[in-house]
Amino acid sequence: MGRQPCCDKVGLKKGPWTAEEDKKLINFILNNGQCCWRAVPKLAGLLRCGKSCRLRWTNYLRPDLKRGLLSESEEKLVIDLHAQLGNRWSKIASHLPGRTDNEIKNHWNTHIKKKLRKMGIDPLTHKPLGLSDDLPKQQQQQLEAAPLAVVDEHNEKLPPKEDPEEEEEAQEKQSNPYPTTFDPMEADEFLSRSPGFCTDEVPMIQPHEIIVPSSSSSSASSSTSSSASSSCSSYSSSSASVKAEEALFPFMEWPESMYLMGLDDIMGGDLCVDGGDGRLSSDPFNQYQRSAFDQEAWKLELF
DNA sequence: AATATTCGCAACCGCCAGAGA
DNA sequence: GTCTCTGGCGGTTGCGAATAT
Repeated sequence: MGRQPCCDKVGLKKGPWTAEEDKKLINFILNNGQCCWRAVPKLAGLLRCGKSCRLRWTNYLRPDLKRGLLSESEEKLVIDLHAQLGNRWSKIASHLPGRTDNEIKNHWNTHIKKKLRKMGIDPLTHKPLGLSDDLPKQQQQQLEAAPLAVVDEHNEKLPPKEDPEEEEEAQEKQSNPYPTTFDPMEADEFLSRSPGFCTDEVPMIQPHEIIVPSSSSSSASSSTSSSASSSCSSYSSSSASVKAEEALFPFMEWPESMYLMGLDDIMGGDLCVDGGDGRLSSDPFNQYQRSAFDQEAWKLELF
């Protein structure tokens, strides 16, 4: 007896998602949260299988996704993690907030592999290319004994820590360089540790973009209360914007009464205002999202 | 300008592990 | 312990865009 397919594939749509489908999926998940992907397409009115919906959401629609190329520091982190973990893309992705395993996998296959090969490094083993064929055995052993060192943001070898706790902390920093709470000193330190940190990646918020959820707004407030207690994880409508902000600005603590928007920009992963980075306006996905999320549920208030 | 080739990435596929009946 | 179902993972494919000829 074979396994049943994840869904009845007859009559299901395949291939690229349309803006309309995305809209349906986003609306459904923001209102109901993530649960039982098998049921999602039916309930959301989509002719897709649940798996396809899940992938579309996790790889493309999730509010906390960063978009655009990986920064140099992210790339470095991927290389280091790949050396430790191999092709365990989801594990690697878990160390890079806002990046998906698929994105990292693609980036690895299209960019990093080539880069490493150019540098004479085997992307599979992270050791110098031609190690097994060309070098005398003794040299091979020497090289094997000293695999590529983990380097910090300044390309300097990290000295071994004497204190195990300190080492653990250092490892934690290495694997998750983003501080989780806001501390001005720590934020400064974080930025100074990140010479590759590009201001293009910093979402720009203008004062007029700060909006407050309307207390009288029916859809926002009602769905807030109904889904907040749901066991369904993450981006229930209640907390979609907050979660997105937390993900994008992990070192900030947001006042409960205030939410930064707009959601359309968060959803696109670009908070740069007015499409100032060029990508917002050129991305058809963002264009339709602008209208899709033109905030019936949110009352705009000047701050 | 037209055609061929290469590249990048979204989406699909098949397999696996864990949970629950 | 076995079976079924679901979610998740990693590998692969296919298509559109970009670039080369």
